[in-house]
Amino acid sequence: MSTRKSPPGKDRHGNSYDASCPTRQVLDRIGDKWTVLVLILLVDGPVRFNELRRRIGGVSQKMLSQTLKSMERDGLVRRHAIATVPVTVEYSITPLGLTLATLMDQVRLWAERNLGQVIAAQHRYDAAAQASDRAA
Amino acid sequence: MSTRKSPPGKDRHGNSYDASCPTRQVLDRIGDKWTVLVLILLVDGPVRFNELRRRIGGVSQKMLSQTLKSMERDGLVRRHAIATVPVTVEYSITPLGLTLATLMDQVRLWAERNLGQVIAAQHRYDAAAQASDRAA
DNA sequence: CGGGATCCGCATCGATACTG
DNA sequence: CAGTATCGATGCGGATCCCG
Repeated sequence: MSTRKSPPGKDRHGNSYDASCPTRQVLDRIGDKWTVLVLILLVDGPVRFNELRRRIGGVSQKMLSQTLKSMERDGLVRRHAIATVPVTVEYSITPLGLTLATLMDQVRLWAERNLGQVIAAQHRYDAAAQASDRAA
Repeated sequence: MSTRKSPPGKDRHGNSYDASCPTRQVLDRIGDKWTVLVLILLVDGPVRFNELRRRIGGVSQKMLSQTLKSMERDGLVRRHAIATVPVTVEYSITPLGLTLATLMDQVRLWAERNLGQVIAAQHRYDAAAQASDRAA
């Protein structure tokens, strides 16, 4: 997006971001704790519910269920219920979800490359804060 | 995100996800309700606190303050306090923050292009849900 | 003007139990 | 196996007051 004066295409974020702005609506969804992780996992192919649970550590079945339901509602994933003896349910990514997953994968790459800088900045910040505390 | 202290020793149910996963750590930050919006606004140049508040509708001063503080801690923005008669404080984006802002701006573009599809999917989903309710 | 401190409602999330 | 239902704890985020 370059610097302040040369926006790419239709850059109109000089105005206020009211709640109705699309950015915020999408941000509220991917801001969710699990949505992005599910999205990235499903890129490689359909995954069953409990396998999803295993691959994403630390998610409760309730949260995963909720997450998948809203993702399905938003058209990001598709649900396939197979009537086997113990019910089998597979989740797969939709074309729309795939475009978003591609974006979020870049965020993942950014994270891997720059997390070190973030951590370093934190250490510097905390050290400076402690110094002020001693001064006071 | 906030100033999450992250109690890492607390792993009651055994298999918690790996906190060392960079994706998750960054996601927790941008998952924050305001961070991304502030980031994108600051791309155009330094902005003062209250102007930031006006440009971003619906943010309380507490949340904006908290957000800016963690962003500063993470090295995404820089704070400039100018000792004028009523204190003036400007926030500007850092090079690191700019790289992340570039990414998030693409998310913003995705939102503007695809929000319609998401809304449409929701309508379809809700309509189908109502149909099942009538069947039952 | 910028922002820290405090109180508190309300949404979120985890754990548990139950259904199909 | 794949959920739903309910309860309870946690803590985000808003409102208000106050200080530099």
